[in-house]
Amino acid sequence: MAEEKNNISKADFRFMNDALVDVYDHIMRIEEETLRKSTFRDISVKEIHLIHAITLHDHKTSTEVANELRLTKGTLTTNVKTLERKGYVKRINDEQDHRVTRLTLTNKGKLLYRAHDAFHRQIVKSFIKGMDGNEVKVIKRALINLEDFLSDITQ
Amino acid sequence: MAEEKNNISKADFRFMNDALVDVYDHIMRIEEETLRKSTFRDISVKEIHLIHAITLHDHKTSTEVANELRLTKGTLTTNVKTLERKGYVKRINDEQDHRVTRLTLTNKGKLLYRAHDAFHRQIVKSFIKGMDGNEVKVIKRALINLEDFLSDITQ
DNA sequence: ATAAATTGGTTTGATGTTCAAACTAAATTA
DNA sequence: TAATTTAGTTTGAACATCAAACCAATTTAT
Repeated sequence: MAEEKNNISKADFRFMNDALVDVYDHIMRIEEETLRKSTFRDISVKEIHLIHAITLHDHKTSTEVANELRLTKGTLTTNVKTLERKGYVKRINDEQDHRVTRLTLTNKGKLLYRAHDAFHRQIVKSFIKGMDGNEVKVIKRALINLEDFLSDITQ
Repeated sequence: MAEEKNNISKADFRFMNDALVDVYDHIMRIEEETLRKSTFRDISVKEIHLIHAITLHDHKTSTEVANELRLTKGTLTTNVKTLERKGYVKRINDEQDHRVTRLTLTNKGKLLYRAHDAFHRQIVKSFIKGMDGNEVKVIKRALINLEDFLSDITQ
């Protein structure tokens, strides 16, 4: 059981910690630069995350998307307004309940979403590059560990 | 070589992608909440990252820290000013070159840094929980893969 | 049925973060 | 010693976000 003792060396801790932190910064930076150079140069990383949330929850209400992104309703309103002006998002008035507006992507928005998703696919692919099925399982287990740990903290 | 073919399933991609994205959001949120409830409730996550950068580069110059964090010198000046006012950071005038100011943490700042570092240590520990040496190596390899991939993109 | 309370979304005013550009002072180069 | 460069600060503008006030539609209570 010695090797299960989970005593991580100082060097391993430093390496993993720095890697986790740096990797995220790096991804954000590349996303920003890639967008700047693409057809979608009027879009920021923050905006693309809103577009991502709207796609995942297609035709969901403003409040639902706001909760998803942990933004206030007011902030969401303004963000959606600019994305609508830029032509990526459409508001749809709900037929049943005339208070609610549902959110969806325009074709331009869907195009952007797919481009962004492709980039994420590359990231994940590089992450597990050259690994066999068992090794991929190890990675998945690590991510599950981390998610559990974080969920435990927030109860 | 079949298992080296690196054909990730749609489900695996989704899982890993969402995990990588969610985990980061989650960590930021917990950091924010933890700070809010701690003795350091006057500090934001952004500020703690500046404190982190200052510690890693103890007694480095303002310009060096600004480059590290990819902020303009002007932004760094204002951020350092508020952290100085709050008592976490000290400016030191360089004896050799009277133009440069070097940055360092006060005792209060060091205390905060250590608390934050402890949280990161927990995160890394949870990440590799229950894994043996070989499995840890797999994780490290994945992180190196990812760092290499990202470096390649930026040349 | 109608008044009161709730809900979904928008508007408004304030705060915080960031940037680019102008600026000051010190050091270096010509 | 004059011109240029460098380190850092100040200034003014842009943007993201929030909380609170607000409006309109729906639901609940009387």
